Amino acid sequence: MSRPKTSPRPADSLLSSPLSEEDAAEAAHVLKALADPVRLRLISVIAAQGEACACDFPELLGKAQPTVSHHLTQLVNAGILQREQRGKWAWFSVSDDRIAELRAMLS
Amino acid sequence: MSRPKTSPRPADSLLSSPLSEEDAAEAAHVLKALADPVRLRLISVIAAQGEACACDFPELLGKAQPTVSHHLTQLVNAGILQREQRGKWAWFSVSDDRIAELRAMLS
DNA sequence: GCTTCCTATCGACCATCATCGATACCAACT
DNA sequence: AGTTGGTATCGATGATGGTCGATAGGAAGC
Repeated sequence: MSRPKTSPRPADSLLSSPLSEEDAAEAAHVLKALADPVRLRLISVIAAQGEACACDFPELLGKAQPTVSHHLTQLVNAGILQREQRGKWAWFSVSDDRIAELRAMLS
Repeated sequence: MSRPKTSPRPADSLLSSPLSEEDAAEAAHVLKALADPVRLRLISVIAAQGEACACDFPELLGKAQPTVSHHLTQLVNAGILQREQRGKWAWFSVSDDRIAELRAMLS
């Protein structure tokens, strides 16, 4: 019930040709997931460490656990983070593919 | 009264080291401007043509003129679009520098 | 079994935001 | 000056979203 909800391709190019409404909505969905200070900090921490446990984030970010969980879910749904369960801990890593797609969108 | 409100550097890297709250807030501000389907379509049209007149957008996007003006203002404030007045028409172009900064943030 | 600990979901509150009609502003033209 | 036409601002409304306390789910250990 919590798989990525966007298709694998957010829109190959923003700058070369006019976007359809559908492609624009899809790209906006991924970018919206990125466009939040808490989520950006989550991504930067996870990327810097390679992977990270959700248990550390509430203290690290100064946010309540349900808030952190909410942000992580949005990032996973946008395909930006990958989630892996280890025992009772949830570990997250950054999807290099999704990041590359976003970079390609700006080329 | 409507100059870019963000500093010239949205944050050089998302993925190499943890972002400070300030850098995250700043980057989120620019990304928020990008994370809307109407604004993405505006950017794609302007980029494809090199520059474009605001007068064409309401019909092109099916949005009312105040709505279009609102979106254009946000994009200019985020430094993504540049505005040039020609007689009574407003022409817009994409800031290649800002786009390059965003791409660099994802590297 | 029960307890402990981590995470997700629920529900509510408050803030932000997209949208658009009405209106003001401003430049060009007569 | 008056008019026309493009754009920005104002004000209101409805929708979306961030936040967190309370609660539920689930895995490990006793």
